[in-house]
Amino acid sequence: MKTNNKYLAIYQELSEGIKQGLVKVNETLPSENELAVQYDTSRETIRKALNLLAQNGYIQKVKGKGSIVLDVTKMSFPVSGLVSFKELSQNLGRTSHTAVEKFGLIKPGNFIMQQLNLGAHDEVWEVVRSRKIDGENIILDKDYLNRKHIPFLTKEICEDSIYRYIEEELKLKISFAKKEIVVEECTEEDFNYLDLINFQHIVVVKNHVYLEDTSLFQYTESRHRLDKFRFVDFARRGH
Amino acid sequence: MKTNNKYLAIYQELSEGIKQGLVKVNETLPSENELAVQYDTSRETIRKALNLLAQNGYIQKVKGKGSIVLDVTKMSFPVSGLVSFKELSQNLGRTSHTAVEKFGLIKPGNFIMQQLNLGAHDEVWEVVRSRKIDGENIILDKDYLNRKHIPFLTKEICEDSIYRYIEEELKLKISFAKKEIVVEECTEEDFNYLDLINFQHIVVVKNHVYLEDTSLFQYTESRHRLDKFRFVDFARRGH
DNA sequence: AAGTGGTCTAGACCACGCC
DNA sequence: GCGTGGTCTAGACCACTTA
Repeated sequence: MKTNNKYLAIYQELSEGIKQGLVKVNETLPSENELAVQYDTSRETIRKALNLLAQNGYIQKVKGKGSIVLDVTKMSFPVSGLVSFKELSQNLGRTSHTAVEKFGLIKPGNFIMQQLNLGAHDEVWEVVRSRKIDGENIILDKDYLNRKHIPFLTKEICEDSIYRYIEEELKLKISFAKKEIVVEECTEEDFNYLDLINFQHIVVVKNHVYLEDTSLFQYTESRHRLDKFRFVDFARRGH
Repeated sequence: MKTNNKYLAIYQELSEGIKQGLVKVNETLPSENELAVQYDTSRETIRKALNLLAQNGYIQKVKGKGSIVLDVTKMSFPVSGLVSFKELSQNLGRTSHTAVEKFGLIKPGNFIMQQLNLGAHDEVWEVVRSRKIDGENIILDKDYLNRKHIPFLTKEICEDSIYRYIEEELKLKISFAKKEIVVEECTEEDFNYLDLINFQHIVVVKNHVYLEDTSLFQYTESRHRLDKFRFVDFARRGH
């Protein structure tokens, strides 16, 4: 990670300190003026860093008092934000394994054409992967990627991490996603590839993923066994 | 809404314009310098407003190009962020009704004591409400509020909106929440108060809600019938 | 009264897209 | 080269908490 950004560097240093418990929960950080001196920068730059901390649940800023450190230990991050399975499983440190169940270039059906705003002659990569955690197949990821943006793809890449390939090799910038979580009835496919025990329903996380230039390049369904699904989030009220 | 804030006023004006389609999707907003002149303010203030728009999925900023307007029409907001049922149902314009099934001051059991970090002599308000939408009881909200922060409460307030009472009458500022979404097996209580048809599982949204001074004052479980649950979110990648 | 965070300003330089 | 957004600065005034 190369950053020429002072405020990002400060954010990372402070957030690391909080995660590692160097600052005690419910105590305040040094004041903005003190931090500006410590980091040899202006107050506005410090404030950018602190605002990032506040957005991500590390601190609560209180006028007249200071920036109070929040308890961040409870916040494991299973599905929140926009991270790939590989990043997730690394964070959690679980034994996990990915199997590519389907891989190929297809003419999309109506549903996928609609999800990706495709024309009649567009092609998409279809990738279906099952995720095994602690010995059980629990997650089925179905990815559809517009060939316009991803001209080349291999099974090997899918076994590793598609996002890593897209960002590091293709140098495309993944920017944002619209996420939807719903519960659906299990399909044949779910039964085939997952260890479903007796569950009749499955949690589906649907993602429309966009690049930096706002073009839609991927539609994903991440299908999770009911009992293993967990989503955590930090939410601020208002604006 | 009284705001002495220029940047908030600008944010609201621009977001209204986008929601109402006054600016076309995929076109750019006026440049930051132009907006600074239009609103008779500095560029940094404009940038604060635009950053809010970007965070909330209204625009995508692209260096060298401008601020591209995103398609915001698909984003209905069922459970996202931190909003009360009353605010939600008003937004969605559905016919809905709230019934208070349980109401009282209790000595909390172990589970609630843990969730709210309570001592042996603390008391909490327990409120259980069912939510009827389009003729079916679909959501069961179980609220536990620390009496330290909410000394007085009535059944009538719960039939209207607890949050409205807390914010407008008590003038407390609800600041942030840690949210968790999981699926659990239905309980007796779920069967009693909800129209569950044949479902054996239920989606549970657990919230720990904090005030501005970082004190935890409420634990809530919002229990949704599987087929009626939907959560949408807008997520940006990285930092 | 002193210290805190919240807002706002007017300017500067940079990296990037486009013509 | 010009216009765009991204970062940074040094200063100002305000609202709020605490002593």
